[in-house]
Amino acid sequence: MPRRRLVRRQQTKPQVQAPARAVHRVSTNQPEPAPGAPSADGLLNVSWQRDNLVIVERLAGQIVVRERRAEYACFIRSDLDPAKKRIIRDHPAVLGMLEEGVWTRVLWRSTREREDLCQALHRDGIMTYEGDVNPVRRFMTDTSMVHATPRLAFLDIETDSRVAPRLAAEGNARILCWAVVGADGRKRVGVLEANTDQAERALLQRLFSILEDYDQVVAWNGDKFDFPAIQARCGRRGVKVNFARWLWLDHMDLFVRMNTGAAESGDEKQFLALQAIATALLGEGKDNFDASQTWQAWAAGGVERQRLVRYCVKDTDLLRRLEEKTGYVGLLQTLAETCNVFADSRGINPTIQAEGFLLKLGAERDYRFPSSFQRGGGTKFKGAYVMEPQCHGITRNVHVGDFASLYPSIIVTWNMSPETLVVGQEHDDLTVVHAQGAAPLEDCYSYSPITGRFFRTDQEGILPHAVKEVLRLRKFWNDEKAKHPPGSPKWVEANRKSTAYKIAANSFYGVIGSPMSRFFNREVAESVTQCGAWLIQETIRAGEQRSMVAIYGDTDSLFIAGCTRTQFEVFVQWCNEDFYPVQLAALGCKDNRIKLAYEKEFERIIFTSAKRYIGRYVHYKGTMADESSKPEIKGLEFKRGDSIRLARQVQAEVVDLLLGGGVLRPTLPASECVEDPQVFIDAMQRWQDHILAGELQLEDVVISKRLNKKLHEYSRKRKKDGAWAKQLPHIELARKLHEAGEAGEDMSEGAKVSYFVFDAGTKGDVEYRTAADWDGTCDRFEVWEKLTWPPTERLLAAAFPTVAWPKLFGSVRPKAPRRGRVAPTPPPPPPQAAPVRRRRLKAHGTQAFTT
DNA sequence: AACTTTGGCCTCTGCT
DNA sequence: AGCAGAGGCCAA
Repeated sequence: MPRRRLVRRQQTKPQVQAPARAVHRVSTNQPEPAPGAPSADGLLNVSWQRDNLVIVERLAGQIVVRERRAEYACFIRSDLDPAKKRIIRDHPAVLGMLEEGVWTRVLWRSTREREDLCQALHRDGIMTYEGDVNPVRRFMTDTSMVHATPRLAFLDIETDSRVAPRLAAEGNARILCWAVVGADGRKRVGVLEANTDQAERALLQRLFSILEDYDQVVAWNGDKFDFPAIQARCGRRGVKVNFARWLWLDHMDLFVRMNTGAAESGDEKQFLALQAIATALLGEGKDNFDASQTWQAWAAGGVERQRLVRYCVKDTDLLRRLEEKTGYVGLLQTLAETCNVFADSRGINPTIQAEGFLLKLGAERDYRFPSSFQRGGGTKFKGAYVMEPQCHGITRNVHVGDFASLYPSIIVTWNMSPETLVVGQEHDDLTVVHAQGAAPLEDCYSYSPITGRFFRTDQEGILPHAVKEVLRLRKFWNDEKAKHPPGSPKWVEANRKSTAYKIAANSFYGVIGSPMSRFFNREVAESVTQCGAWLIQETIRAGEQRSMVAIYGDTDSLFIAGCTRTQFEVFVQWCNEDFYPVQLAALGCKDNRIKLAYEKEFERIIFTSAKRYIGRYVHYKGTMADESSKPEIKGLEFKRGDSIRLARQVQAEVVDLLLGGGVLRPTLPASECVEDPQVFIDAMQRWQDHILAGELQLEDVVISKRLNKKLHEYSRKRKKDGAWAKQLPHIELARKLHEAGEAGEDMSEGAKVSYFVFDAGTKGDVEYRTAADWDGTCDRFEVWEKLTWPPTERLLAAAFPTVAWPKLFGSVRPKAPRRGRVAPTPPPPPPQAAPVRRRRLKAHGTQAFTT
């Protein structure tokens, strides 16, 4: 710890309270409290209110809230010209300066002055560091207090349904009841006794007296509804509550962030309503309570009111069960401790996490980051390499290699970091030297081939250091995990830590590439991605010299056909032991972490395009697939939340037939895979008949798309005739709904719009309707021709390229100009309709089913 | 109250 | 019919 000296400006400057600072050690193998044990003492939350920090701790089991002055600090180099230092010290906005070794901490009177004057100093050529850091972050970076494990509660409220949700979130609706469920399943409820302000006041007071037993409050969509509503009602009822006492966490945000990539099919992604998620993950049926009738239920009293409360409790308990199933809140807690942030909604954000982690690590190493005031607006940079699939039809025995943690490995291998990046004249000189022959570079520079950038290798960069630290911890917890029985509490905890560190490691590249982050550096980010592209391309080239055929690759993966399992194993080993070490050493890399792994083999694989394929495993990391193995499905409509359910179902059936089951039915032996197009033709005819004449539910045909912007931010063009051009259907519908008045649903940013195609009878004038306007009818021709058949056709065409699929099923709409909409009751089918309509494959298809 | 990245496929819309 | 732009969602 460097010695500090408080330099005060004459006698007039008040002495500055020096915050407790200590060297932080990233916790590794400290003994963990047994799961379920009482939470240890420590820090629970810190927030910034006016010029104070509100610090919430648990001490000897008691919650203690204290305040201290917020510190608006920046750093300058201690060896700065003393005259300039004196000018800073004497500035009226400066409260004091602290000498801390090579750095001098400057304490400003306000953030405003700190920002203005740091920028003024930059203009004068005096660099300042961390001058934009939020005082909470400053405190968290400088303190060594350990985090307490927050006691977790799930919360749900019901408000007066006569007020639109959007307005209720602003506090315009009375709260009728609340439910709090602890992580242990303990349930508590509060019900409004009478429709009076006094009763509501009592209801709120009781809520917060219950919440005293907890530190972290989790609610579904809490940030947009429950939390602001409660806060606003407390304000109106004069209930004084310090909200900074708790960590407020939006379960939905957390779920979306963590579950992306984990979802198996589009069913889990179509709606974010708790009921839909619970149905998909917990197999929970729909509650029959109508949430738009909360007021009526409450007002009716008696049994009806009890039903309302039961509904509220049940929803809240769903959150607890969701957490039991996913462990996402627990994972966030681990991640938060790792990154030195708090497990609230803000702490979900990777930028926040990376900032917490890197600032702390920097402080430990006596490294300070340059102040960064204006962010955003960075120019785009080149990303990953994606190969066009080089195969058609069904391809067999494809081996997949992938680079383990590619971007973190690159960062370490090349020692890539903003401060190791060579810039200016040195860069230009090195470029010239390199053009003449790279030998002199090997001593203290690494070279990034495609971007032509150099990185110093004589001192470890802060970014590689952070990555190494995280990967070391990940390995520690992976090893720890292996010591315990799978699924046991210790195994779960170790697994969670390992996952948290993996997430942290992968987020470093993201924050380097984000213009919104203080660590943004375009050249570094691009060098990371381009070294990845270089590695994969060099590997393909080397493989092809060994008679392997690269059929596909994306970012960090390589799909190889035309060789045996053993040949591929040998190739991977050669890459790791000979090829990469030699190549990377030639580029000046000192610490080679690049490793290709033989991940899996597909018994068969079918590509429809880049990023879209289905495959049946032979093995995964050496473990043979069995009847419980599901096929791999990437990118298809089956995986998308914005496809219609029918499209997902038809695709699922086709996948099952092609790959021998695994989606809708159990996996069968590979010999059960269907390779006769006629089977698919029959199946398609069945689906087509069903869609054109069978019974269709809203759930079969509804499309759900998110509004990613505020309604007025969507571009709206004029047609040549001056009239407004149509926007995309979901935007158009959302705007109409919004303009219709506040009775409508919430159409704010992030909302999902559910709609279906009602009538596409007249060309160019398709009528879409919102799900609420479903009357049992839709345009069945459109449902088949536009929404169901094309996704399936792409898959069939990929598997059987020689069959004329579009001709067989592409067009069903009658030529005559009539209304396309079909009545909900199907016309009686002609007797023996199926054989008559059955299509037969013509002779040209017979020899074409195999590749 | 704050924004991880790029690459890629696909749909809808209006225009030539 | 093909193009271009906006937009959404997914792969990595």
